[in-house]
Amino acid sequence: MDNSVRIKFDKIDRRILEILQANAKITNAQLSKDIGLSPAPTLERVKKLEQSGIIKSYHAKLDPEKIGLGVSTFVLVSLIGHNKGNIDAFMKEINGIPEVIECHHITGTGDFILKIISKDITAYQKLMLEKVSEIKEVDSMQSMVILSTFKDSKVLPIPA
Amino acid sequence: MDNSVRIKFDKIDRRILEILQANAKITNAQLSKDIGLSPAPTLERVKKLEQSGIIKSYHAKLDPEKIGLGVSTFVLVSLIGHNKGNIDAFMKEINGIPEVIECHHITGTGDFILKIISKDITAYQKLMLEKVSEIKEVDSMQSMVILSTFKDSKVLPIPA
DNA sequence: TTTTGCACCACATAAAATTTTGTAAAAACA
DNA sequence: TGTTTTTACAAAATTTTATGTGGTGCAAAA
Repeated sequence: MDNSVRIKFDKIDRRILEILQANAKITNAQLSKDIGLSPAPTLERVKKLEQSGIIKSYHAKLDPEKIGLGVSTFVLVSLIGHNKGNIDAFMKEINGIPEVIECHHITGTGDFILKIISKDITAYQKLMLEKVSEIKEVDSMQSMVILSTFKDSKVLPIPA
Repeated sequence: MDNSVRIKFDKIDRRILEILQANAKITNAQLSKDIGLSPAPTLERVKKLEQSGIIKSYHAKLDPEKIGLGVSTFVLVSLIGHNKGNIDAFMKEINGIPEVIECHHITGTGDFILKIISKDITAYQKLMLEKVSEIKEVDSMQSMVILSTFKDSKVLPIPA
């Protein structure tokens, strides 16, 4: 798999990455102007960044409210046991729930933090009662409802 | 601003949104095949979805580890006061810190939850000490370090 | 110094996006 | 219900963009 390879990239590549994170729909011609190269080598660099796995994918970002998704939450989850089998089983269940858009294993009080998005509070409650809390590995849960989102950047700060 | 308008979209639009969330780089020709329309009306629909603000933007997703970002955290932040002035001041500071990629106002114990990404634990500590905890509106903070990420979906579940 | 290998540019070609035009179906209206 | 208006669509033409090719300069290694 070679998943932890350090790939080298220079200042120009870094600039390409910054631009494509902020705006994936830029044309190669415009991108090449912005970074000060001609289109051909610009495209080469982008392809290399894709092939090396530095660029994983491209996504459209939607407005949750405009598609009828009014409630987002973070949920801290504790499992009944912390062995690999339990965690795997839990993850398998979580993967099958599209409303759970993130799942991270964390240090601290809980074991996992989930990000969940749903239509409204009613739908959220139903989801939690009928799906999440039904997972047998789940011990306790603590919800934090998002009142408003002030920052949601898709641009990672690339270290020098 | 007209920010909370309900825009109507049908089943075809919903499929377009699902596809573009998962893969923004699909060609219009391929997209039109997938949804069973010809290229022209397909493109029209995409443009309308963009103009209405349902599609907000397009982003490249990078591999954090491959660009040298090894530590991600969630941080619960409590402010010293909960009035609008304090919150605005806090938000202004947060917006100036690129390592803070998300900031949500939440219910529950804390006031805010941040998602922070940095090079390593040392860089994280430095960031927290010198930037975040220096914000004068901040009272207390509680960090949760992400050990591993099992799910990080860029596809929102669009309600029927 | 010569060679090798990149990284680049300019240009040609292929592919894709976008516009235009015309038509049919659906919705609004009298 | 019949008429008008609007909307959605396809096909084809046009414009824009991506992509491939060949050639040049420069830097590092022989």
